[in-house]
Amino acid sequence: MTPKSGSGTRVRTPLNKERVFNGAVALADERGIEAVTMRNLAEELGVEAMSLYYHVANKEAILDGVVVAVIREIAEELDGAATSEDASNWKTAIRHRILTARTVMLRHPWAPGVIEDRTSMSPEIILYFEGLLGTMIDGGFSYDLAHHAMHALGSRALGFTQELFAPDSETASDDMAEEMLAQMAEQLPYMMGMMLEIAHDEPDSTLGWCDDDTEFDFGLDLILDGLEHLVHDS
Amino acid sequence: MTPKSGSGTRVRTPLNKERVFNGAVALADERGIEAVTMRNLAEELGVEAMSLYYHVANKEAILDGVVVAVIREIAEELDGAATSEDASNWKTAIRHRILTARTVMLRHPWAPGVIEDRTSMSPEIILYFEGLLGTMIDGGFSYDLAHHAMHALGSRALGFTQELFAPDSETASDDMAEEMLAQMAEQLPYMMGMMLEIAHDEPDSTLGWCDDDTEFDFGLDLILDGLEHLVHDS
DNA sequence: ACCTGAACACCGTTCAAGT
DNA sequence: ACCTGAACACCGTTCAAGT
Repeated sequence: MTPKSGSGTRVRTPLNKERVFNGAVALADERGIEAVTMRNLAEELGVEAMSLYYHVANKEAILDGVVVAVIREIAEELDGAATSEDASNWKTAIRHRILTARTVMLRHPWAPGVIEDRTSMSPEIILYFEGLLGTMIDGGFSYDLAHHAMHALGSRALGFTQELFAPDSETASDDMAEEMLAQMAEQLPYMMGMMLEIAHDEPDSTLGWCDDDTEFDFGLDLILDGLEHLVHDS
Repeated sequence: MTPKSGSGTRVRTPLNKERVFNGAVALADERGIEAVTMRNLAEELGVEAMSLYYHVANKEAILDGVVVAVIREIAEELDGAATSEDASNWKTAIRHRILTARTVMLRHPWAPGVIEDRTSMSPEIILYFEGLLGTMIDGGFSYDLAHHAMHALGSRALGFTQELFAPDSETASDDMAEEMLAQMAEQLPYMMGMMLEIAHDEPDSTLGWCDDDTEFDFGLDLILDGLEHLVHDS
């Protein structure tokens, strides 16, 4: 509500990068990343598609801005819960950082994909890694080990891992023909064994198993524990 | 050379899925994955774009086929060097499997990206994981641990990790303004420290460091070593 | 300063038609 | 059985033009 003169026509507050980026994030959250087209985004912002080009160079620039917005969200979350960073215990500190990054990624399921095929070297992402690096060094890591550690963590450092088998609606055993199961028993004895054991332990969810959070935790701890051994030896 | 009758016109051997998929792989190898469009691919195959639809449902189907082709390439490589699979030592067996998968991925740098945003549950990929799973179980893993292990490996099981910082041509220190370096020293003390130490140890390649193979190995061993501990405790 | 319309070159895909 | 031409709905983007 910022009327300019006596006219009844509402004066639109002009667009800017901020609003373009935030609009793109909102659009991706609501309708998925593939819905983020110049025309859709413009419509969402109450503007014509070509207007966007006045504020950003091209779509690439928008996606870069979107990544920055997501990383900022992580930073804010971390600042908010600024726990006393018990400097001695790097492990829980790193776990905390990575798990809060993860909560942000879970809010924006499309973000990992965008981050991955962007080489983005924005200041905010560098700052995020500076934070991780700092707690490692303060925790007794050599620079060399810390460097290896970053690579070993990979995208896990940002709170996500690309799952190879998608949570594919219902791959369920319900519509598995018996014939197929028989074939499987022959050609895939180990898979079969695993499925049977899991079906035995948890009779309800036969195949939709795999708790993402649990698995993420397991993998993260595996790496952190491994690093702990290496810290002590150096 | 399969002339049909007396006519001089060469008789084109008809297209089929195989040739479409292989053509797509070749095209991606030569000109990058984004060059794999229906029209480009058709041209490569000496045919009109719409002809492709007679052989495959749509582009999705082509990408699925491409993934299958890549996985097959891994399988062939593994069959070729059918080393005696010293059943007792699961660790070297897994390392071998994963590192040969990696050689295939290095031949097709675009493959990780395609594999990742495809939920593809093809028989060939299942068979690949059956192989990994088998060597784990035979090596003394419980099904539960093996299952966790698969998740922990993630895309590493297929021989790749999505690097977050791209091998970005030359991020080099050459064109870093002194002012920028000064700012960095203030706001990024740890990054700065790491760079300085690395520059000291290896005076030539100041920032283009990071040997991908070394880092992949490091991360893989970290995980495998961690798993080893867990196998012995179960 | 900020926004728009018309146009361009490119996608994937359909459908009726050719041999 | 195998391939094609014309057409459609959608992209990102340019450029000259509007207020």
